[in-house]
Amino acid sequence: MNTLVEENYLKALLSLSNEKGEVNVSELSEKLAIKMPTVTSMMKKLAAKDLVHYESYKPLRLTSNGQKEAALIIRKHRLTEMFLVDKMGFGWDAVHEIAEQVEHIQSPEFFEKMDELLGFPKFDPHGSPIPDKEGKMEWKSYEKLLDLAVGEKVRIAAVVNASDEFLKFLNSRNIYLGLELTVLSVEAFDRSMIVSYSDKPAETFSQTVSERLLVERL
Amino acid sequence: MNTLVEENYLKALLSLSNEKGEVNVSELSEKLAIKMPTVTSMMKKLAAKDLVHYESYKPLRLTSNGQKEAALIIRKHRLTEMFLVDKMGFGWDAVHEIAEQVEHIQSPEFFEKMDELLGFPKFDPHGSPIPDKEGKMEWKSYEKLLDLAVGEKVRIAAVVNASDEFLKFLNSRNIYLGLELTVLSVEAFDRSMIVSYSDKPAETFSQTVSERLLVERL
DNA sequence: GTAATAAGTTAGATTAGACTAACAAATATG
DNA sequence: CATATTTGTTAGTCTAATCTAACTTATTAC
Repeated sequence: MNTLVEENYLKALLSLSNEKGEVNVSELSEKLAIKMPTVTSMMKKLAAKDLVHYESYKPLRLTSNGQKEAALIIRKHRLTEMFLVDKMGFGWDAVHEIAEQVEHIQSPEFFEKMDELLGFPKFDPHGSPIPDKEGKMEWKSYEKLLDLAVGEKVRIAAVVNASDEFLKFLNSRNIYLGLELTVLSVEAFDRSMIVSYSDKPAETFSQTVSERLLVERL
Repeated sequence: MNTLVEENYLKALLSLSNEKGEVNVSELSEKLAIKMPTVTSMMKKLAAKDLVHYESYKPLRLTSNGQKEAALIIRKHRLTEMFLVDKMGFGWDAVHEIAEQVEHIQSPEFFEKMDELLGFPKFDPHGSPIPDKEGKMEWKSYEKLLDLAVGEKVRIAAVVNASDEFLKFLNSRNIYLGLELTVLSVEAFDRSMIVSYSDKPAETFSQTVSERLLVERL
């Protein structure tokens, strides 16, 4: 069994390797806000438990074992977020902090029950995939809104890098998962984009926004 | 803010003082399965935080501060149990372990929401009172089934000392909160009791059982 | 009311997880 | 390619929470 602290390292490691393949000690240190020497020593500990491959001065990699453990924590996190939004009425910008804590609860039944009550969802409220009980997750590859051309009609499927500020921003503009929108024009200069959705005839999205919205073409 | 470990000491201290007024280091040590020297040093730490009154060789007492903190943890525990039973479909014998973990979650909103979804209950699934946000709890004084006379009709309101085994026993006999029963006879010798309830014309309860069932007269 | 027992404390060790300071390896730069 | 910078490691310290061993105070028994 892993400690709460170990679980946080595993989870951070998985999310960094999903983002960018190779993970350095410094990146992990940055992400967790824990100094590098502490990270190094934890990596040795996790290597001894066969959860990460660790060699001095080499990038960090999860073992298949570690990958599974990490995915199962993410499963608990995302099921919790889903439950909080769907069954308890929280806003999708309010659930992350709570899920960070709930994800460490040791009780398979608790999460099984959530899963069941939610109807075995495949994606969480931010559009991220929920790993199954074996730690496997479906990676539907959505496109960034940024990469689409004028005239396309799309549906928002997920958000990348869902920070609190970003979610609040989306909320304030009435943008939610499943929303359909049309690309009206793209400004070549700064890649800003004018789109229409709902009753809004024309809204401008900066590149910062459009590269973090993942969409499905309609 | 208190650590998870400190919270467990406070909670144990409150439940022991509710059971028996004065609490000794040895009792607390026993309850938490933590050796006495460790308990002593934690008491000093909690005394420094004004959560317990501590004097060498004297019984332990929570300060009003400590009492409130402890009651708020118990509030979270009992709301969680209630939520697990009522909203998630767990059996009342299955929820304690999960609630032990959930009670440490730091998020007032999470428990407010539970409270609201449950309709602001005053008692948990074992019949124990749920403290309010100020840490005050209603102590309805129920009678033990053991103390009732032949012919009385009562409703089960709460259970004392709800161990896993006891709850499983109750479950297996189809005994639940709110169940109405009639005392048919009492055996003076060993205080065992014959009662009828539901479709069962006559069941025998040992003293061990009847002293742990709290009832309301009808 | 003294001796035996139980309860409580003190002292010192241990482990997990964090830190800083100092050094070493790898990478980038002129 | 030699040096400067960045990245990573080693060594040693700290705190929280635990333990055991040894000692002290309180309680019980005769």
